[in-house]
Amino acid sequence: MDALDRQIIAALRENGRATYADLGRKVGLSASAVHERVGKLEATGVITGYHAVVDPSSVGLGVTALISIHPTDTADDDEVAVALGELVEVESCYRVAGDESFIVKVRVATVDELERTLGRLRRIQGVARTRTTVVLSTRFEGRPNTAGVGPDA
Amino acid sequence: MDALDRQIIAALRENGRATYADLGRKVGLSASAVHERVGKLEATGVITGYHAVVDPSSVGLGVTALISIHPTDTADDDEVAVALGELVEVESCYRVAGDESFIVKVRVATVDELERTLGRLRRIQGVARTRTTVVLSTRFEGRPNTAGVGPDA
DNA sequence: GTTGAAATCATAAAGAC
DNA sequence: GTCTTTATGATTTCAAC
Repeated sequence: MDALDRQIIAALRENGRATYADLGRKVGLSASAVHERVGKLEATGVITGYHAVVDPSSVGLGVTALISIHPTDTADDDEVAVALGELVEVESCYRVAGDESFIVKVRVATVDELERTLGRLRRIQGVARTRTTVVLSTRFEGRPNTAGVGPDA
Repeated sequence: MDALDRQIIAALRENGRATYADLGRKVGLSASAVHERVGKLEATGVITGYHAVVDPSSVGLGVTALISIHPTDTADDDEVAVALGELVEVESCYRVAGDESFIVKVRVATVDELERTLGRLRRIQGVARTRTTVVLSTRFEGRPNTAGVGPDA
């Protein structure tokens, strides 16, 4: 992982569909060289995937909420995590330090559906209590943090 | 936006580097047709971008935290949001309902840097108090929610 | 929507630094 | 080892239909 790799990574975080030729022009390498570098970054798990980002409301998911999940005394965190993973509306799942055991981000169509999702969450074995914070607006999300991937890092 | 568009969107959320030819084979259209559809989805703001997902630790960002930001009585939320956006370590920023005004996700290299980030956050005009929850592990993150984009939606 | 054609790109093999 | 060049097939992209 050298400065060139970091430049390539930064470019692919900006535009995940950039062609190898594009990337090569940007960093001053041939497309082949970039291709090989990206392949290695993928193989070593540095780049884990490429995803299109979709406007949630456009696909009928206008309600976002952040939910703290408090465990029961006897909760098995791994089991809870698996159960959380089975709910498609749970988009992200973080195991955290503190009172709660997990914080999850859910996206649903309506507050009605949010209510149903909360019901499903509470029915999971090991979940004692949830605390829901409704997102009013997303200022930005998943923004590339260039602190670690800049060309001069 | 028809079922074909939704299938294409779902496929691009799975693999943002899928070729138009691939997508065409998957949904039963020519590459040209897919190309045109995707162009329209981009132009209308349904698809907002494509991003490589990078393993945070691999780029020296091993510490993730979720931070609640409590406003002062006279806080201007828009100004606070702008100030939050200026910190590169703030990866996501949600305006929320409830006691706090924002919840942000930050990624930094070390807990030392987290401490410095908290200092920067507290120094923002309009920020009264922060509450930090450290992420121990990310079970999954930004997972495609197929509820709204499935072929049979 | 499709097909067809030209430009561009991906990809692997070859050899040069 | 990494890069460039080279070469071929696939893909993109824009016509015209």
